[in-house]
Amino acid sequence: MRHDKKLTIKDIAAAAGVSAATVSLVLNGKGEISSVTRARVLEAVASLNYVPRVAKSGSAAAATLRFLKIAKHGHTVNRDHSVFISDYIDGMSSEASRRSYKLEIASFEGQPISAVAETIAGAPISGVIVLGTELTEEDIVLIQGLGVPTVFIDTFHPIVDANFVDMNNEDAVHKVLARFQEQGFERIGFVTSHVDTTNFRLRREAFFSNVDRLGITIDPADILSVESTYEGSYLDTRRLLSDGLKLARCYFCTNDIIAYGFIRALREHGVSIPGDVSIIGFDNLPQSATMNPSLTTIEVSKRKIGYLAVAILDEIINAGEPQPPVKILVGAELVLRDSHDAGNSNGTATLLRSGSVADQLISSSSARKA
Amino acid sequence: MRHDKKLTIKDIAAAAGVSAATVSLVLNGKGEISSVTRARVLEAVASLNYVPRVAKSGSAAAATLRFLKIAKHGHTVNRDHSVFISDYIDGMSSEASRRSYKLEIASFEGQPISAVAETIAGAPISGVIVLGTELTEEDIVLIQGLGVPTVFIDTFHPIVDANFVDMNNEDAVHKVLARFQEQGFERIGFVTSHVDTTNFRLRREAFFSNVDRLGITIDPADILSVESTYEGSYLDTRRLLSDGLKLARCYFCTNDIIAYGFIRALREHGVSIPGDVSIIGFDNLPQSATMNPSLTTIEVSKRKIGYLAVAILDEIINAGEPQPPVKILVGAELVLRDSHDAGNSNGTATLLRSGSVADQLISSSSARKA
DNA sequence: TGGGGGAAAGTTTAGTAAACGTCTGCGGTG
DNA sequence: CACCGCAGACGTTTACTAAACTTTCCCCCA
Repeated sequence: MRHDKKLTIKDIAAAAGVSAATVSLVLNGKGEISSVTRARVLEAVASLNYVPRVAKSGSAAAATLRFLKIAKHGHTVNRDHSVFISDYIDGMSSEASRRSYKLEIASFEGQPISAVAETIAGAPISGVIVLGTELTEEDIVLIQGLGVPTVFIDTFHPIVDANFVDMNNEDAVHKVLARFQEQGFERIGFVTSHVDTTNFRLRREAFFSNVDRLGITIDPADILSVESTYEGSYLDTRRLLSDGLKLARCYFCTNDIIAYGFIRALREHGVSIPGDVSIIGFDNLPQSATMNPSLTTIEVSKRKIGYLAVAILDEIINAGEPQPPVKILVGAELVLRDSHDAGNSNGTATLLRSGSVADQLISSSSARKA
Repeated sequence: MRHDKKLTIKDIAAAAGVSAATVSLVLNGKGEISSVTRARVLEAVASLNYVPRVAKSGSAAAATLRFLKIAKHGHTVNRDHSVFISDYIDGMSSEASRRSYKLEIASFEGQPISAVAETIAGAPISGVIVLGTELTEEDIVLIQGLGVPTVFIDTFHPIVDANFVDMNNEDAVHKVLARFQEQGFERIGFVTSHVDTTNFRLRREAFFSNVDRLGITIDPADILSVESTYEGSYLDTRRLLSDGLKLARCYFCTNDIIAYGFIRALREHGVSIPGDVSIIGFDNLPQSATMNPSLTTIEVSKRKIGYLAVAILDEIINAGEPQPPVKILVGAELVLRDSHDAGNSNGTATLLRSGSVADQLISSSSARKA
């Protein structure tokens, strides 16, 4: 069939054996069309080389959302954390397709934010979801200023006029410290990092605000700062130990990667985990379940974050008038494993330890329920 | 038509002149049915006294959400603020009906939370939205513990395992203080209240954290505490003035009601607003636009809060598995009016004042745009 | 009395008729 | 030749139904 023959949607409908309305619904991804019928229509379109009269702006049936995965320095947006990106994308993707959007992904590593911004302005997209882990407040203001509907995830600024979906660090750290406190640990430590990301800063602030809230006393010597990579955390901890660091009874580590390196150095130093030192991480990376000892850690639903980001972005896109900025905090859950026990700061009798294990199993059940 | 005559959906369909499938869609609130056809079907159902064979658990086509308006002490949940309740309800109602829910409202004044709780447990409702303005953290934990899908609005607790939708006090107060700072006011005051509501506390905390953030110095004598009613604020301010209070150049008032009383007392004391003292309130009550001088104030979209509460509640209700708690902060807007000018703390020449008025008109335009 | 099978009642899926909205082409006029 | 207006063609959307599917009830038999 020649291309100069003027084809209409009626010709496709006749060829596919359906109505014109059905062809329109298929081409626009609307209505409830069986996959058999849809395939038939698309085959007729392809074999007849049909070009619709109405020019489609993107030539795509569905509007497009773009996810910007930005690694400015790569300290936290890296392969160690790629499972996060995957979880975010899963949540975004399912909600995007539910709302008839296409989800594109664009990665940036080590590029200036201005370069990122250039790819957004004028692009045939309805909105963007930005991974803000390694972005500064200034970066966020710049991207927001482009006027494209935008939601930032994995970062949070209470007073920037932009939309955010992030984990609730305050709540998460509270669960950790409350847990240490319940277990009678009198000397609580914190392994942080000097890397400048908002979530690290929020987690540090959450540590101190929850220390106040729970009436915990912290020895400043128990606040350690290490490099945020596995190797850096390991080496920094080894150095601290060889400098004669006196260990606290338990440590909350800013994230799981840091916890892995920290644990490795402690164990090589002859420290028993969790017998001598209990450890709680943050992130629930897959390895945290399988390592030895398995790591007690904070789980945040990254899928939920991705899902909510798309939901909020859709509202912004479809709003008839300017919307007030919305900031969403998604709650966390403490996942109890072997790196953390119920021992207290003085040695325990075997019987008490045995009871503590039973308590731990019960607590594990209730923590998972929460 | 006798009730013992066995009626089926086919009889209703015949009476309404539609198919049985259409009757079913109407009764179950599904599909795309015109209001004319829906009315016809419902009329046939009513006039024929049709009772479906399948017993409906609630006997209602739509599931029900209940809004609990709780005034524990009435200091802020009162007639002065009934426009808020109305705005919340508008936002909830439109989203509830969009999602095929009925919205019920139940009011409680001066009753213990346990009495409120008793009305929820076992009630034929899918979920509740609770006005948490005057609730304590313990109240919230108690209600949340009932196991009914619940969202709290107009209050916020970062570490309570519950869902919240509230205004972003941090952002709002930042806008106020940034505005004072931009205008060169060197002596900034704050009118707060000793009434124990979470938003008042959050607003106080936000005041101090933004003072720090913006590098503002505050004289403790410029922090005033008054009663939270119009009359109480007026009388308390009069007392402070007769005690020889030295006024700051500008004051942020915790809410509009307090601002009204504060302004009245100042003016009776011969103080010119905004010439001698600029005032910014919080809430944008209707009267703030019409009073003399009209009040510069913070506007929060209560409709948006109501809307988001229903959206989140629907997700909780329909989730196949437990969801992490979600906390949402809705942004605010500074509405510039006559109670606040651009004057600085030293007297200004008429020419500069005239320029300041022009600046104010421009700023008003840009603030409204934000 | 209990269980199984079949029919009736009700629900859901997916397609279309018809109304609605947009675009293009043609004819008329200046 | 260019521009404007109108009518018809083309494509989209709304809302209803046919038919397939699911649930419930009733009757019959052991």
